[in-house]
Amino acid sequence: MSDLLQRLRSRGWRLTSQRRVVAEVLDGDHVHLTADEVHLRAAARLPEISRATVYNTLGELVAIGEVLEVSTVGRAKRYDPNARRPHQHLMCSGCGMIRDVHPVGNALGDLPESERFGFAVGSVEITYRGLCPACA
Amino acid sequence: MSDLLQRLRSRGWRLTSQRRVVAEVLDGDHVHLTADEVHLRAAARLPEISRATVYNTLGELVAIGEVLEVSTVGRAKRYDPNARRPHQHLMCSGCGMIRDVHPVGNALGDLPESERFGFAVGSVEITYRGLCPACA
DNA sequence: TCCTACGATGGACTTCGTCCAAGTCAAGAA
DNA sequence: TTCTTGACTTGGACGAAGTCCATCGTAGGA
Repeated sequence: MSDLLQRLRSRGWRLTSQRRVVAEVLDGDHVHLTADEVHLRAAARLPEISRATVYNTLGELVAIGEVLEVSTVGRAKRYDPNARRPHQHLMCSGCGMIRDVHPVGNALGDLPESERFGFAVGSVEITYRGLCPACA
Repeated sequence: MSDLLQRLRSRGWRLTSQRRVVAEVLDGDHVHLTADEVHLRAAARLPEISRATVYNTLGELVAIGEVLEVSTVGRAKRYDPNARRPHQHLMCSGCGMIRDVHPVGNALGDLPESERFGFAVGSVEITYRGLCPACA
């Protein structure tokens, strides 16, 4: 994660304690926290940190591609720090838990030219849904 | 769409003017309206219809599988009446326009057992992203 | 050490959606 | 046809998630 801090610094980011804490909170695999959870965990280490700062920092991290936003139907956005290695998601329809997964095959190639409607298709996002062992 | 009304009646639904209007608004292909847009269009035909009723009706239609909720990163949910024929989505990163698409291949089968983490995987949702001709 | 522009703060505000008590009405019964 | 009843609708309050903004604080260069 100090890699991340280095990359941020080289982009001209000021390394404030708030940004450092947000980056630390997002460290790890299979991490898919909501903004509120990020705020909660960040506040445990830095009690004065504000919600606005967490939203700002997450938004900036998403903008520069260090973090992905995961869209979840009807729930708060989740933030996925594993942006540097391509992967897809498996989501529990019961509790909302998310795991990173790596399907085989080439989903982009599975979309025929005739189905592209003139779009310049650049990426594909796949979400598998089902019940996790705990919810089943 | 009168098919839909018949199916709803056979499920014991009362066919109120409000429900009829919501069903009419959702008629067609490549329709992906937000709840607010549904309300706007419904109100054009039935000015007294309330937001709560639109939300209720959409929720019920989703619950019985006649309409799909489409997750869009960050924006309001969209409702897709084309629930009876399986399809995926192609979304413009510029303007947010959505088209229904039909990829070849078997995305569900592309997820190896070792990547399922004990989940009972039931469905897969694929969103292709790119720029539409107008935005490119 | 000092300066200053970039970043943080917190509270108001917006958007999207849900809930509820009270009123209305579709459709079956007589 | 009229009656009855409980399912449906309404509008407004409420809540969660997210944005905006004026002001204050401070990282890091001079």
